[in-house]
Amino acid sequence: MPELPEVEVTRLSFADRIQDSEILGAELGKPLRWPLGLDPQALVGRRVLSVRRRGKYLLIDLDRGMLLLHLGMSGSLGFSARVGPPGVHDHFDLVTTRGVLRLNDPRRFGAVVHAHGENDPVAVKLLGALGVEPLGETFDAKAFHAALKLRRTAIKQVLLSGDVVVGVGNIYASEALFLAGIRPTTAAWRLTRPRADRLREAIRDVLARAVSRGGSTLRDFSNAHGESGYFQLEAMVYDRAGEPCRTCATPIRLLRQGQRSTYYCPVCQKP
DNA sequence: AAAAGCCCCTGGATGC
DNA sequence: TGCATCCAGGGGCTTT
Repeated sequence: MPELPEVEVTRLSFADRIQDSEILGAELGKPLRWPLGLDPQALVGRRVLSVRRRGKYLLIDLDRGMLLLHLGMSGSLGFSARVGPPGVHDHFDLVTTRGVLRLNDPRRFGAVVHAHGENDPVAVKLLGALGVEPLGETFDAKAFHAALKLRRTAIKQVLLSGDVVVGVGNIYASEALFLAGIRPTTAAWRLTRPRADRLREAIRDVLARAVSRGGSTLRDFSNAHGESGYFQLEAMVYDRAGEPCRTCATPIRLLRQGQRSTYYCPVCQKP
């Protein structure tokens, strides 16, 4: 599911509610991507200070240490005052004085990891090489263009890699490239400064708009209250192969890049 | 160092 | 109805 907008929508939907709670316990279900790295009992008594986001990771700051959560491809979080017994795909419960945070993740590509802090080797390994936050002040146009100059591969691949800019996944990479009028196969280093600037604006625009629509719900995404997102209804190209471009009516094309589907308009997007 | 492939896992859609 | 195949919002790890 989740790219930056879905992770951010999830964060916004429970951060206030879990803040200042005290952890009463944690329950682990089937193994996720990595072990928790801690006896769940050791979380008892910890206080939740805040919930932040870095790329597609959620960071739950505790009064001692932190939890790093990733939703993988199919993860979603729910937060409610009381919960029933875990379902087959519920693999993590964080029980607090203010409610239970529950991770549902059928494919189990997601993760919940404990770190002592941001300098903990575990945290450094997961967060250390990440690119800039696209919605932050540090997403600088000149630096973005300079970073693209160093990459010989297709711009779509660079966006997905997350080491130049974070949070752009398969849906929003296609969407941003459409908005910027750039063919996904264009080599990153060939982009002129004006085109890079336009791409930067498109990334910020599409991600911010997707957050405001509650993210994209293609099959199973929902926020921590169980509410779906609606951005998919206004997608210009993603999942629209063969359908008419909303700008010029040319059929949208589908191609494979690095075993992922890419959608684009051959007329509106220039090489 | 960058780039390309390979996996991890389950479920839904499609085709025979 | 049954079974095989392909595809899916990610990304770390290994190999070139």
